[in-house]
Amino acid sequence: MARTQGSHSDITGPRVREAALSLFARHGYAAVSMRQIAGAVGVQAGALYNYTPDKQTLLYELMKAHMDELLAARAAEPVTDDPMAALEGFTRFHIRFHARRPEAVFISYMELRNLSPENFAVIEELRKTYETQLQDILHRGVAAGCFAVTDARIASMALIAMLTGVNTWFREKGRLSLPEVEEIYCDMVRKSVAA
Amino acid sequence: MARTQGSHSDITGPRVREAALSLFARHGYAAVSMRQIAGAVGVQAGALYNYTPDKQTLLYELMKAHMDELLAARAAEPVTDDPMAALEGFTRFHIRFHARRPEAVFISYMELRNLSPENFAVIEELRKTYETQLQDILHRGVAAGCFAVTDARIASMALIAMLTGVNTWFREKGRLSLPEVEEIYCDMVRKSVAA
DNA sequence: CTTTGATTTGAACGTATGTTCAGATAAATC
DNA sequence: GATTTATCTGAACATACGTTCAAATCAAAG
Repeated sequence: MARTQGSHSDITGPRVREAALSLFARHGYAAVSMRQIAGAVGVQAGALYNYTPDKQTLLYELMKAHMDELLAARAAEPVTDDPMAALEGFTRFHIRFHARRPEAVFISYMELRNLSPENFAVIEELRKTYETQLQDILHRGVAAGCFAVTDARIASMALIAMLTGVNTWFREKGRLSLPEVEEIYCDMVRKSVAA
Repeated sequence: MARTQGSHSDITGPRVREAALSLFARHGYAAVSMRQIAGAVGVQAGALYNYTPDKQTLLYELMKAHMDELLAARAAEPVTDDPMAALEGFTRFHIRFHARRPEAVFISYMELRNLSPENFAVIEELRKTYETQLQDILHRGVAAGCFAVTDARIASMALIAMLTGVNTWFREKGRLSLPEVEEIYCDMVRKSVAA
């Protein structure tokens, strides 16, 4: 058993994923060739197939990893009984998590149609799992009488669209800092569902 | 000068654009070939070049037409002095206009990165023109004291993201009718910026 | 230093791409 | 019915694609 320590595989593997993430985000899955990815890594196209069975799986695994991270990070957040505090927590978490991974976020909802049906089903279920968490908060708030939403499912979709939209304009060194952005959105989110 | 009346050009031209719109929306610009578009029209690939100089221009013209329609339809809407009424008008207009053209809407913000830089600049300016209209309404509401938003630009981006998000789930024959959807979103929009 | 085996190259595979264009087709005009 | 000309075909162009694989490379183990 040779080459187990400091093997190139440990280095090239992540670099392939990083390059694919960056290129897919910038140009789109269909517009990026395996040779471009290989070029970004500094390797020939054939070498990529030591790290992925095919291009489709490479895309899928980027999305899957992103969704897994999202759910894991969310699960690590503190829980609150108070619906309004929980809503604020969700809002801040969502903005913070997504603002820090613009490329993965971009890919994860721009390239859904380029997934094979089986792969799409997996990602879609993870997405639904996440969205249900916001929906549950809204339900609890309605039951407690502090939220006034006629349809928690629609309201959760509306809020998530609004929050994810931050990524279309937010830039690390822009006019507003992330905490400032969080504050603005928290305010709007809170008011939009308040009783 | 022959073939000016009932020419095939009058029929094939629109059909090319329809087929391209539908295919680009379903599979993405980069993933659709000129031969696929031609096949959907029932013509050979070469014939497409009677209707567009190239694939890129075909995409651009679909987007351009969509943005022109959007601005024209918006300009035809009644104007109101009252900021809250104007906000409600914008909300209803946006949802209604976009829900009726899911394919054009999808393309117009999924395929921006596939536009040439010059074409992108044109579309982007039209988009900004539209967004500024909502921003102006918010500014007026703040000045009048009926809106409480700390940053009208951010708030307008947040609202537009929320409203455009309707297209990700709304289906003509779904659980909710369009007027019901309008009502829910109007409610949230109003509350989110209210003083 | 030799062996081992993970890693990479570089060429090749069949297929698909956007675009061009000479020639065929057919509809409107005279 | 002859002429004109917009429209379309079908083949061709050069180039690019995802993927495969025998052979070369090279770092670690013995």
